[in-house]
Amino acid sequence: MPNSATLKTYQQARLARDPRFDGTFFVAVKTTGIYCRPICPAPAPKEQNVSYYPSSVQAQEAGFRPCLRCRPETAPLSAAWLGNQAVLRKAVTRIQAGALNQTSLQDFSESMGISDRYLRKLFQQYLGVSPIIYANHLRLMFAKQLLHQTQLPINDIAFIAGFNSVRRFNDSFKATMKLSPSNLRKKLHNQQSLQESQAIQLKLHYRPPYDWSLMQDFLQQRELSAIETVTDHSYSRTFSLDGANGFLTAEFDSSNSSFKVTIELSDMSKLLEVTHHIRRVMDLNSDLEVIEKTLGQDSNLQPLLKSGLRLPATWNTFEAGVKAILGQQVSVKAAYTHTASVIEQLGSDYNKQYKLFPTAQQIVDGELSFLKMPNSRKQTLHNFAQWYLDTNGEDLSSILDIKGIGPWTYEYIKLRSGFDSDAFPEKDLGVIKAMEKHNLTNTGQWQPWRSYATLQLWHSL
DNA sequence: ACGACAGACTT
DNA sequence: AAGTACATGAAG
Repeated sequence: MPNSATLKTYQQARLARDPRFDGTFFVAVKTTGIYCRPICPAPAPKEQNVSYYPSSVQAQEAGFRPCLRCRPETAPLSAAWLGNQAVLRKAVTRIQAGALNQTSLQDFSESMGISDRYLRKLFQQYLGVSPIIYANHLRLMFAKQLLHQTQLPINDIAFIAGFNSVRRFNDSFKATMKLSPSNLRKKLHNQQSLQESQAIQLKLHYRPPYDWSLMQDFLQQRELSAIETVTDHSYSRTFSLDGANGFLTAEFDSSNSSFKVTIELSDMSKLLEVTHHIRRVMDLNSDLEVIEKTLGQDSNLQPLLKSGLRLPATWNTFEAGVKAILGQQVSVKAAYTHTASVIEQLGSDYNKQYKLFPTAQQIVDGELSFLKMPNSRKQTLHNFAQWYLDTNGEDLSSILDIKGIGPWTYEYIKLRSGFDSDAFPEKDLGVIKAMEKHNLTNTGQWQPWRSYATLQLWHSL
């Protein structure tokens, strides 16, 4: 249960329907058995009938069902939900990507290098639910979102959401939602007219503030027209994931604190994982309120902070690595030229207009003579791609053993891949310049948000 | 670390 | 009348 200070914040937040708290806690109403997001448009229930839960799973586990108006399943994920423990964080991320959908808890734990008993214990201790319950909750929430926002057949939704039998899906769904999948769908008043394409459209919410113009600016400066397009209000790109290819468009919609995301995807079973990638690429999960508060405590940094500045991430670590290596020692402009030619020469076609970012295999096999850069750097690129093939990108710190990859590249990859909020390329030219210009010295106090501090520094120039 | 049990899961 | 889509009981 929240302490009294937190409780007070929660009370104020829900009465004000403050979107900055969306996803950080949930409001359960004892009299109706329903739980809501803090922003729910329904009349605010009396305080005496309300209890608070830090996550939707916990409200669910306490016997409440999700509200049909505010759609708790669309709330942004809370950072607290990743936990502090490194193992737990990794486990949660992998479960979000569907790691438990076809794998037993035993096998999964083994692949994490711990026992299933210990994993259960970690979950219970830090998150208050078991891994199975959590995985199931994710599946259900995603299924619910698909029922609401797409025209997909219910059977398909069961499998896309990660269930392995329709029977199980129906049962599990009804038990938590108190409504069968088709009944839920029938109940919808806002059933959109049939979409002509099979592309999926979803709304992905963030927690304000989100300064799209800063994000847009960053993306536009680095836009690679062969794989992506940046417009005033949207970002589109091709991607691939475990052999599936796709194309996404994310349109900024500040009135809903969300992005309208359109997804083309060759293998729909990857849809959930794709949405998590998009959340990371567009930095939809972070809690800027908290981050900006920490960074603002540095009185020298405080005046130059831009509120709502997000961390634009690459599709995956491999892409971040290629961009980092091609960006060594050169300007953003020159790095663009190198990356564009690598995509042009080695990437596969996605359609008539776009290509896919080259795979590690394509770079390993590729003849890199077209690149106008020192041979040693080409070799580094080759070795990096080989490392990625060998290790699948796990344990990033081992890339420091590759010749030509030093601390700058390592930190830059961490920063741009969007998995780490505390990357800090201290030898970066932009960072050094900004630190001198604004007389900044004590970087330690920016932890654990130095990735965001770096972005603020770059932007201050 | 162990065993009993509940309930998660598939057909 | 046959086919499609979904829900659910029973059993292991």
